Amino acid sequence: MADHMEGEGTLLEQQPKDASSSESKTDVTVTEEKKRWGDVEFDDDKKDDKVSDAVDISSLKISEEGVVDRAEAVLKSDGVMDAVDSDDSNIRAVTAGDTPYTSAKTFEELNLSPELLRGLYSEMGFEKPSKIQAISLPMILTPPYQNLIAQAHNGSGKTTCFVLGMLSRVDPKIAAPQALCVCPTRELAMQNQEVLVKMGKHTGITSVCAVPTDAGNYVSTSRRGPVNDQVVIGTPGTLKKWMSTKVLSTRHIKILVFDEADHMLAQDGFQDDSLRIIRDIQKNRDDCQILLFSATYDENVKQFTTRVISKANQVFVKKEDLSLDVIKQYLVKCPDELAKVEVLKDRIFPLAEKLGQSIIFVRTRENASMLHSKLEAEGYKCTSIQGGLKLEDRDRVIKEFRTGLTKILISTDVLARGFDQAQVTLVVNFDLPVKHASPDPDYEVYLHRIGRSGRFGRKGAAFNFICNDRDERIMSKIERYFERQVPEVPWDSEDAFEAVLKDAGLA
DNA sequence: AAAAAAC
Repeated sequence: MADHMEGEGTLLEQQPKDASSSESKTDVTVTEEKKRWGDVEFDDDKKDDKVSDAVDISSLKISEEGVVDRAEAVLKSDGVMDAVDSDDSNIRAVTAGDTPYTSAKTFEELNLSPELLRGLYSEMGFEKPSKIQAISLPMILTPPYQNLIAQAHNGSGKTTCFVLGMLSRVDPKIAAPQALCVCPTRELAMQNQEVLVKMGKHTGITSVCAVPTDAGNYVSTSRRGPVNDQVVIGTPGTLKKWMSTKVLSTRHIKILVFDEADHMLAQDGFQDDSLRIIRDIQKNRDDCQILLFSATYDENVKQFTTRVISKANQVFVKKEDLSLDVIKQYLVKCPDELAKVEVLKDRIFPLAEKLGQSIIFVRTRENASMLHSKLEAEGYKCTSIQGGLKLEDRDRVIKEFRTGLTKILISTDVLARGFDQAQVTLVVNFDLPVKHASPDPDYEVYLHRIGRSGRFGRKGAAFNFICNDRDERIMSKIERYFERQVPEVPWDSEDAFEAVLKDAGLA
């Protein structure tokens, strides 16, 4: 096993066992060295554009044996690790400093407190670290507490990484916020806090969720005393508000986490808010450890984050390896926009009933509520969620879905990222994800959406509805980008849908 | 012509 991550340009030897484990993805062209992972462009015209990056991991190559070849000058002072094990595909780590890290086979190796270990085993039911946890936890927990930019597959346990990081770096005896986690949506912030509460049950560490509250539960910032919980998890607006009104002191913050970090640092995401939070904290202490976690980092964001987050250890996954093959993807050509509803009713719903839970993604708030009322009017039981709903309605819809009361949830991209519900087996892209004001697909959102199924190794299926040339172009771009062929299911064949279910291992 | 977010 490639267990060591050593400094000073030491490269790790892959044992034969590791090399052979790439069999789980034989359809992936790992051996095509000409394709540099992480490139946004499919072709390699741009190959020479960014060769001079300080920590350009992409200049590493994987040879046929799965061995990491020595990169030219780039990694002279960096440690490299290429981890491949039964988990699945390659995760690639590059360290920024001289600190050697050893990947953690067990949670015991991490010097966690007994209380925290107890939380991991008895509350969370974990046995051993997943791959991303094995690699990133030593990086997070070993002094001098370097920054980290981490990428790992959807549903692979990223939340555990940063929650564990926060819990073990925080001192429960100090009644002041020491860890801060910034999330893109209210739902995700609340979900993350629930994980933290559960995992930290025996630690005595307390936390608070900094998210908007509905009028009924509203506490004005002027009346709210300063936060004295050790961990704060929230969304940018509320966090900024709390910080500016001194409700949240940043003086003791020593670990700052961005969940869905690519979105939090993207220009058309929360870049401004995030940078302000970073600067605000660094004003007080420049040794605050910053952790970035996401399943996706497009090339722009990757460039930006590596520039903005200094001296960061990096853990990345090739984009071709990112598409989870446990989630079977299909496309359904619908004759027209109206037929999409029929396909949903006649083909998807009968399956969905037997299969657990489903999420139907649409592009706009309006589409969400229109589709919802249309289906409801015809007697189908489903709910919908989007950012325009009242907070209490959002909470109720989520709760009903969490408890399994509702099986089918229509959603905008408010739930595209991070939402973790093990019972979700089916995702439908009723509208394909497209970038704003552009004919291009949003590859990242696509991956995040379908990743709502197949959580932690479970099986899942995703149906993409296509009803015009534009959709076809978008879909084929997605196929090329992730190097996956997405087979068609004929919309008018009930048998075909049944067969597909079997194929996906869900029948 | 977007979603999200205490705008």
